[in-house]
Amino acid sequence: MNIGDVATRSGLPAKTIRYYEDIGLIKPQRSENGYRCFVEADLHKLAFLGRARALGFTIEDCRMLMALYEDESRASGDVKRLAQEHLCKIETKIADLQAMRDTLTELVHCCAGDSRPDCPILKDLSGKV
Amino acid sequence: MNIGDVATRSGLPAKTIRYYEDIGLIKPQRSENGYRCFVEADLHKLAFLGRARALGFTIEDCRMLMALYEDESRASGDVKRLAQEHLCKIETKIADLQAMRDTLTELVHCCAGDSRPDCPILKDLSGKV
DNA sequence: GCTTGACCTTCCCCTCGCTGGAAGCCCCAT
DNA sequence: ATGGGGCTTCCAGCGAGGGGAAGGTCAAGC
Repeated sequence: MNIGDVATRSGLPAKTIRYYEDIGLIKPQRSENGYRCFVEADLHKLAFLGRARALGFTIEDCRMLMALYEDESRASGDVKRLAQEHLCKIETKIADLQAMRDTLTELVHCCAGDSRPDCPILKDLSGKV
Repeated sequence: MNIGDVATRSGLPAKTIRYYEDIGLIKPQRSENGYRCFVEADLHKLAFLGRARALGFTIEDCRMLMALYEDESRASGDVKRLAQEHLCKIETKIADLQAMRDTLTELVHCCAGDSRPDCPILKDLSGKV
């Protein structure tokens, strides 16, 4: 398979696949013409990576997850810990965003939003509250 | 005021303040020795920027907000629209993160997390479900 | 055999919002 | 005069790719 086919089948852009090779996540063979030459196992890894990234795991997380995946003697506890740490970060992000949302929602509600210059949003940002 | 004082009083790192000058958000005067020379108005702007950034507005949003803030004849509707668009993006991010969280939470719950290799998290990532 | 167009390659720069560090002035206290 | 802190500029890098140029390759159509 050439990179275009793999891109189509994995749903990842060709650029991303090349990048993943660059950083050592995959190691496709090369044809005589220099083209990358992917086998099913590469496709499978890429799909794995795509799903892990979609769950918000960092590249370095993905690297560890892949290593664990390929290690037949892994302990599922290691995977679970990784996932739980990631979950914590996500929870923190959600909380941060919710705090922003709550403040913004209130400010937006307070603002008439008409053609007059008086604006509680700017007033708040300027510290005049 | 020198940059160190402004950094302390605004809560922003000196590096960030220099960066904001670089990209034209503030324009402090210079002393004869080449040091940046800040007045109260600069400090006020930096505090404004700090609060807007803390609410997640992008730098370009901040630039517009500052322009609106300094425009005495602004329409509060313009500010409100900006804030609402930003709010939408935040809501989207929250929803995305919540979806990740839900999936991850379920996977983590399904995983025994012991020393055995069998792991539903990896199984899911590998697409074997 | 030649051309065309699609595909592939590498390479470098760009994103966003800073942050770290190096090299070199400047200022104040001792 | 010396030391230490603060200030300056400039360059490089983070994460996770994206955009696009310059050039090689392949298969189809004429």
